[in-house]
Amino acid sequence: MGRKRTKPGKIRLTEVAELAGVSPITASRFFRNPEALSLTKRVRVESAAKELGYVPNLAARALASQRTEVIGVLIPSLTNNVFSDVLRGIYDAVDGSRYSVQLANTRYSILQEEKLLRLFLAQKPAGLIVTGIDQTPESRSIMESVDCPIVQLMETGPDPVDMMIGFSHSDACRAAISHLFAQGCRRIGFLGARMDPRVQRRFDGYVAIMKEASLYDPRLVVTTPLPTSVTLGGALLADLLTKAPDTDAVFCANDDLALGVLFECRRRHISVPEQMAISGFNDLEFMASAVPTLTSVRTNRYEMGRDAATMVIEAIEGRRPEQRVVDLGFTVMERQSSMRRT
Amino acid sequence: MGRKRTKPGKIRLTEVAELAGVSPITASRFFRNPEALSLTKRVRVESAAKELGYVPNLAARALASQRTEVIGVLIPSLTNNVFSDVLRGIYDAVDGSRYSVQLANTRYSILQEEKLLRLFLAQKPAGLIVTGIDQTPESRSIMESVDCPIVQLMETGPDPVDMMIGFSHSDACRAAISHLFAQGCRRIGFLGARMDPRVQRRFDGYVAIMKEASLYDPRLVVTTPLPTSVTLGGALLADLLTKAPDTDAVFCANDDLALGVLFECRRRHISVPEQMAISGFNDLEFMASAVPTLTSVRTNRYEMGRDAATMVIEAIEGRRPEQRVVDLGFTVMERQSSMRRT
DNA sequence: TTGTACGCGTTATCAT
DNA sequence: ATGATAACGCGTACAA
Repeated sequence: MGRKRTKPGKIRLTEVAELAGVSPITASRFFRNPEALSLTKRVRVESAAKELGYVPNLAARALASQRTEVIGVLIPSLTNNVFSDVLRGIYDAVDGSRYSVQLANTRYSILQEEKLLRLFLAQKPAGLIVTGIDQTPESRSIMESVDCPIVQLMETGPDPVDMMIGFSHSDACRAAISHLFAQGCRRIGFLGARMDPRVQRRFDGYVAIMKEASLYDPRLVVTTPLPTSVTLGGALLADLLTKAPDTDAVFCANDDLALGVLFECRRRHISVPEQMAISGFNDLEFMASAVPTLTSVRTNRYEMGRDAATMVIEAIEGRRPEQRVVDLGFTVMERQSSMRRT
Repeated sequence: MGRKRTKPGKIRLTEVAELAGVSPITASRFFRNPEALSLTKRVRVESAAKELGYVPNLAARALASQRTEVIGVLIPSLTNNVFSDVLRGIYDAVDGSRYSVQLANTRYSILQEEKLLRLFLAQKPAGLIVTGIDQTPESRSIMESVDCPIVQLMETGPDPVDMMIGFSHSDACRAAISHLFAQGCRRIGFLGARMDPRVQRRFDGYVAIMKEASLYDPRLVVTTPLPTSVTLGGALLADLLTKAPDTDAVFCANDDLALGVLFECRRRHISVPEQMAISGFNDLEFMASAVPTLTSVRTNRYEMGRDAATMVIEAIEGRRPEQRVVDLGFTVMERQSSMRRT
């Protein structure tokens, strides 16, 4: 036999409907589409709900409707400042809406990403935001076979699964190197940590432009799979100077490294920018405040997150953005650390 | 009339049970408590599930069981490095378990926190992690009347709602000031941003110890409700030096400010630590890498998050920790920026 | 605009 | 150890 589970204190849609003197489905409609009710009933349901302190049961809603109001977000890291800005953008856009965020951390593993993707999709999210464009083939086909809006975040590229928002990391790096060229730098080192796909593409940009200028030299490159840190920046510079003592500038694939390089230069009494020009990447807040101020490439992280979430929400609600691929660009912030001629 | 909704491709518990030749409830038990099945059935259900690629429907599970496997986390900020470390700890602890995290951002507002709390609890989370001990009275009574485990995070204090993990911000600040005293500093400034409850308690510690030493002077205090940043650190130091030009040390309520102070000192050709000793708070990674290296108070942020999540999970599963209140302590990391006598 | 009838996929209860 | 039955709270489909 079954059971009796109904606790007396429970406030369900039924209770609200009863107090309002309408049928449960009318009360249900009130919460999803108030416009569909006559003014009288709308008011009655509203006050009944408030009086009883009704809160909808999301599980029941999800089960009955076969969908949720959850936007799944897959990011590679929680620690990286870059992603905290992106996340802030996402939450800012989502918080004002009816949707909520379900966050998962892939830890820079596309296999983990694939696993999480399956998990997410099994719960029928309303939308999905994933990082980057380097999913596994399986992930791709999963994503393609799914009917919710998906935004790929952080970079632009060919073949969007659905929508895409970001910028060209390769071009952004090239722009920074161009700036260093313009300052008279020739022996420009590349320092990279973690070497995730986006850092890799910055590196590709570096290699391309250096080769075009016939200035490429593998000794100028120092990279590591280790996660980035300020301390690591110093260590990488030390390596670089061992391999190529005549280096006259460094492009750091992110700002932590750049700050570490600045400190290491101080330690070694290398003057910045005279003996060593420095450019970072991302333009974290401290870059403009350092002494000397540090050149970097500003990326629109907050906007990326915010707009990604907005695009997903719009698409969920049937208003697909006219542009499937949005390039938010970048700006080379030229500061003292790279200004040799003024 | 009703409807026919059952899509042919759907893999539900029923399909798994059918293939395994057992009843749905037996299959259900397999996923929740495999031990309860006979070996034969266990194997049959397992392979059936794998063969069909079964993924449980969490909405149905939540609806039927009247509970979820979600741990709600309320934090004041996504941007602050402090919280990204805490979050990393939480996710690390939760990811290996059956539970998942539902994150919400209170934006340093206890009213927002109260609102989110209501929202969360309506969905019957398995556990809850909240930041700090300064909830509204309403929040407190909501939390007290709830039957899931709750951990208050980031600081210790009297009257835990349930469990608590953190450290004494007041003592931590006092320890830093003591260290500065020991270095011969007397005119020690306090720089604070945001002034959330934890920064406020650091300030309380500062005031107390300065008064005990008869060294307290309101001109030495510069605070602002603005969010912290490196740039702000420089600005606050400028203010401080206007009010109290004879300042010989600054305690910065967080490390961003300390870095900004360091840069501002360089700009003004104030030598650190000779003319100005500096201490930060939190011991972010860059502190040990700066030139000079920057003194700070190390706090165990990752561990706080990880242990909070672990405590919640243990409590959910009936193994309540013997200690309801865990003090993770702190360490004053004495570095060059404050070492006047060596 | 409102209501009727039923099903969403799972687990609790009770019985064997 | 296993199963039959009902219930969880809501939304869809259709009818009026």
